[in-house]
Amino acid sequence: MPRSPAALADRVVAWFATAARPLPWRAADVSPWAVLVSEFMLQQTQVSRVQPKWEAWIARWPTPAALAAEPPAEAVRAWDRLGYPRRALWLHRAATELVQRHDGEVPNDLDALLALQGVGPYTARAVAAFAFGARHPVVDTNTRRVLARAVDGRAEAGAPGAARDLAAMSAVLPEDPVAARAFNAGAMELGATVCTARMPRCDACPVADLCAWRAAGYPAHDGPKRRTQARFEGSDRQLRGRIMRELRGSHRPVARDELAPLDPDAARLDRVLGTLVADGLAVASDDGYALPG
DNA sequence: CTCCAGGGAC
DNA sequence: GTCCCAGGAG
Repeated sequence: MPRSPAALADRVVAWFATAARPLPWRAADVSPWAVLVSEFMLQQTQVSRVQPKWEAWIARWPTPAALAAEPPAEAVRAWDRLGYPRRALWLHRAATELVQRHDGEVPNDLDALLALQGVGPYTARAVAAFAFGARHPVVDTNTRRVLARAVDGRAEAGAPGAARDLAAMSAVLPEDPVAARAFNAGAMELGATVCTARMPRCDACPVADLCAWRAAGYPAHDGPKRRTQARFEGSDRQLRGRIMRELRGSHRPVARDELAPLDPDAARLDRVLGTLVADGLAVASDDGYALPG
C-alpha cells in the first residue's frame, strides 16, 4: 500500500482527463459491442494497428447479430493481418453466443461476460468497466507495470496472478465509480504512453513524486528473467500466418499442392495445416483447404 | 506451462 | 538481433 493511495488515483485521473489519446472506442456514443470488439482486437496487439480494423469492423457489423449472420470465414478475412486469427473466430463465436443467450445484447454482468468465447479476466472487466461504468479493477500488462513501479517500487511486475493483480488494483481503486473508471483507463494509458516497459519517461510522469520505484533509486529488476521468446523466423507461427494469408485470399479451396511452396518440409506443412484445422481456422476437403464456412 | 501473428521500436 | 504489445485457451 502506498502512503496515499487516494493521491495516486487522483493524480492519474486528473492526468488522464488531459492526456488521454482520443481513441475512437472511448467516445461516449460507442456501443458495448463496439467496446467488446476493441478489447478482442487489443489483446496482444498495439493500438495503432487496431484502429483502422476496428473502424471497418464496426461499420460492417454494428451489432452482434450482424456478425453472427455471416460465416466465420468473413470474420477471419476482415481480421486480415491483425495476428492471432483465432481471436476472429472467437469473436464470431461470442457474437453467436450473444444472439443465442443474451438477445443480441452485450451483458453487463461479469460472469456472463466471462462465459463468452475468447473473453477472459481482463476483457470481461474491461467491458464491464468501460462499456457500462461498473466499478471493477481492470488490470492489463500496462497497469501491472505501473503498480509494480509506483506502489511496489519494482522495475517490472512479478509473476502474473489474476487474484494478486486484482487485489493490488482494488487497493488503490477509487470508491466513486466514475473516478474508478477513469483510474482504470488512466493507469493503462500511463503505462502505454509514459511508464513504458523499455524507456519510461519519468520526466513527464504525473505521479513521479509519489513513485516508489523512483524513490528507491530505480532498482533494476531482480526477479527471474523473462524467458526469451521463441524465434519467429522459421516458426510454426510464421507458417500458419503464410497459410492463412493464402486461404484469406481465395474464395475456393486451396489445393495442398498450391500450399507446398510455403515450406520445403512437406511433413511440417501437413502438421501445421493440421493445427489450423484443429483450431477451426481451416477446413479440409477433397479440393484442399478453405476458411470455415 | 505452451502455444498463438505480426509489426514496430530500439 | 531482442523485446514488446489493452490476453486467452488447452
